[in-house]
Amino acid sequence: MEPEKILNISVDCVVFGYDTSTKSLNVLLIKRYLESETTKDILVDDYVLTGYHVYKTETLDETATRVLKELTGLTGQYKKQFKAFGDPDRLMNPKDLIWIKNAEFHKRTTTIAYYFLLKTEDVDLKNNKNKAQWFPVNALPELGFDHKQIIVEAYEDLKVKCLSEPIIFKLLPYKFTINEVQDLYQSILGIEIDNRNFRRKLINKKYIIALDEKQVGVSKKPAQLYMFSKEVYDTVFQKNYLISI
Amino acid sequence: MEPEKILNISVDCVVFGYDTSTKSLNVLLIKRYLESETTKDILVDDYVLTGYHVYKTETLDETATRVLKELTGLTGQYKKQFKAFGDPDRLMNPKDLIWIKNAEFHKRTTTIAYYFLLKTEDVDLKNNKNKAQWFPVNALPELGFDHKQIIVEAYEDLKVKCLSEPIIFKLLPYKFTINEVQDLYQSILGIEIDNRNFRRKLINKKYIIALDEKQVGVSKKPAQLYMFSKEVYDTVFQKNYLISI
DNA sequence: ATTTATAAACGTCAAAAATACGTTTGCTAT
DNA sequence: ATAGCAAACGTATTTTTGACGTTTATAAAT
Repeated sequence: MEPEKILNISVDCVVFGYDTSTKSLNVLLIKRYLESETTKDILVDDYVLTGYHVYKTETLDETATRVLKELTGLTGQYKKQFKAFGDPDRLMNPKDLIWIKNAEFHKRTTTIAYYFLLKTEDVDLKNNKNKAQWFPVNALPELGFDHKQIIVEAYEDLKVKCLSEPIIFKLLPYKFTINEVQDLYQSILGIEIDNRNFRRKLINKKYIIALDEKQVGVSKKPAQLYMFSKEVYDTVFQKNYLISI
Repeated sequence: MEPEKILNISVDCVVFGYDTSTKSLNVLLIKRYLESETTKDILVDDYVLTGYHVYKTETLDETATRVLKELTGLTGQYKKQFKAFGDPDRLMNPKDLIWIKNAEFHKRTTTIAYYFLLKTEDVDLKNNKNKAQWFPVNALPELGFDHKQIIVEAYEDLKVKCLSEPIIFKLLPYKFTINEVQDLYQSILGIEIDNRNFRRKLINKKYIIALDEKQVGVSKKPAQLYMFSKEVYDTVFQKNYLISI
């Protein structure tokens, strides 16, 4: 049986997924579709974030973790609560009111918004009952509720965050190449970076450790592999040190 | 008559006040005191943040603005929503339970926390029915609920924020000296800064405008006065440019 | 076996910024 | 006058950045 819910508080999750093969940053969205039973008109046809009510016995963080797990099966991903959205009219658009009649919603719901950072390849969307789908963060479809705004603010926060903390390494394998890091920064920040300067700066960081190992199975000069040392990072840097790429 | 409240959602405000004369950053707190009617034992004797329930018809920002105005009379101050706190047991400490019996609280209340930035001299605490009082941010008294944690997180956020946006100038008069800016940074960040280097860096910013005016009424060499130009700042810098002092 | 294509990796130079100090200046009070 | 003092300026060195050119190692093609 489902635990008791707090009816007017929800958590919404902006799930950012980095696609290594296309080197693009994506957002995981859920299809919302409804047509009139009588006229067969399309009443609602758009996408929304994943989210759910907070249970009475869980923390907000736990709600976010649960919501992510239910959609993707994943746990232990990087997660950040970045803002609460609580305008009294935030669910009052015509389409949303139609939708609310068909779902279990409190009309004035305040949502605590989180974002997650993970790899698209870690999510299996095949057996997915929510019709969830990845969209490039710069090519989002029509969105319901105030979810467009939530995504925009999450993305802003993410850009700032990845310049001030090494969260980017959570999107890379344990052993990575310099160019993989650069691709990631470029995808998230939406900028071009000079490879030679980026390389020099990154290699000079004490927490970037060169391994005795190179890429295998590539048809070009195999790249040197590196690892990120959280230990070194934590000891070398006091809080609030800005990375700046 | 008071508007209808959302019983389980509140806004709490960390009011940071900069005291120009002592050059210290302070937090405005409200006295909480309760003694047993029978035994006269002191049941609760500590401080809490100012805060209140969200009304059904207002936005979260409006709640914060209202709460600040009721305590200080001030409007238009710098305000930032920085985090929501919603652990199910966040109001469940023994003292807090005693207090809740005596006040109008929902036991599982999620609070949206804001911080404000203003000058202590702008607040008149004389005719204050809340027994509000300033405390240096580094010498806080015993705090109720989870308000200690809320203040700590607000302060962390503030430190990062004032390095990435020129919010510090909201704490200075229209015309200020370089050393006043330095004092402010030192108070907020809790660090010492070399005056000669700081001076040079600040003067070189295009948005710091030297005025044709000097201090008057000082018994030393009067300092050059400057102003901050938001216009120049906005046009010169695209979003997310990090200031770094 | 040699060449070719290509990404990886290294190198250089000038400009800008940061760091760590020393010195001079202009004001008021004595 | 001059003493005291913060304001303001100066300087030398090191670090970091930005914008480039060049070389190297590998697999695949010839």
